[in-house]
Amino acid sequence: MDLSLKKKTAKGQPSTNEEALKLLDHPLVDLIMSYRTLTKLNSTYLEALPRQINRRTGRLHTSYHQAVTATGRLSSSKPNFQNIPIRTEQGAQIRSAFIADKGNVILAADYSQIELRIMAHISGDQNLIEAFNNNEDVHRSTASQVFETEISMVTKDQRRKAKAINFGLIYGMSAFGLAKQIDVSRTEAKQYIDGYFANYPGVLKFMEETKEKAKSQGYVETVLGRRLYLPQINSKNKMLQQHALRTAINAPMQGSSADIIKKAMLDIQAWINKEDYEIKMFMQVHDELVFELEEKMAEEYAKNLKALMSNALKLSIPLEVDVGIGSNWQEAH
DNA sequence: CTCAATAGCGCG
DNA sequence: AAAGCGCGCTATTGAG
Repeated sequence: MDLSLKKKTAKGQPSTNEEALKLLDHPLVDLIMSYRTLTKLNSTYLEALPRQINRRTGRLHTSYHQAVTATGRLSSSKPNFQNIPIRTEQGAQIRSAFIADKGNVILAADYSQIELRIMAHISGDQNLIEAFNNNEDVHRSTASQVFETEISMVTKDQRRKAKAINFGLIYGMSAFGLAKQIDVSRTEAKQYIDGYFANYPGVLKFMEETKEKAKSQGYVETVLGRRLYLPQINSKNKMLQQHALRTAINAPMQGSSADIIKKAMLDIQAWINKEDYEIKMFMQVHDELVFELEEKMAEEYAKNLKALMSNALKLSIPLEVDVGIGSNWQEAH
């Protein structure tokens, strides 16, 4: 058995992160991974959160920060409400501990695929715009194009790969990164990316123009004009420059998404104030807003909230919003 | 004891 | 040589 760690950390130490462990063939690997998952959930949430309950209100209260992130997102701390678990079974149980008062419910409303929709809007790519105008499953739609398959014939694996391509594009990922992500050869990954750009030429144009613009003017901007300056964009250090180029691709999408949800929050609070409604907007998780309100008003308010979020900003494609209602945050999803 | 750096991992 | 964006929290280690 080869137990040598095959990856290095940024500082050159042998890495033991999940990716490095998965390269090993040893029965302890699964045990270590599940140990880490469980201890992470226990120390960061189960032990830490109850200690931070406010004596007066009996509730947890986070702090949101408006001037921390590079892209214009909010950040959240003490405790961070933007990284409450959800992806694993045990994580979802932790989320279900966020409950509404008696007679109230939790309403969670999140934008669907907002960053890809923004990419469609900014790039003007006809193919991508059409997919969103028809409210298609965008990963399935991408798979159908890249793999030249009828929509109805797209397999689970093709959709999984297309989803990785779509996310990768938002982050400025290379063929190397995509290959690692979906476990195919670099050549194959390159073919997928080429196939993508052949079908979505507007997206390719957007990527190229964004990088050129970032180099010539030294910043990129969101749909509402928020700028991110990229001082490393013309650095002779290629590593720094490459990072700046990926940031240049990502920031308009992540930042525009932040613009939109902030506008929605202002519109929603104005609506609540004007109507004097008993409804509290108490969490924001980047593309999601969470409310507590009287159970009997939930269905009615859901329609208004959905409309206010969808119409926060007019883009060339519709903004879809999914709303869920439940007695706790987990159920509201 | 505090502080800072590092590694790892929770979320969008 | 690296290779995927943006955050905040916990545990560990080493220094003072």
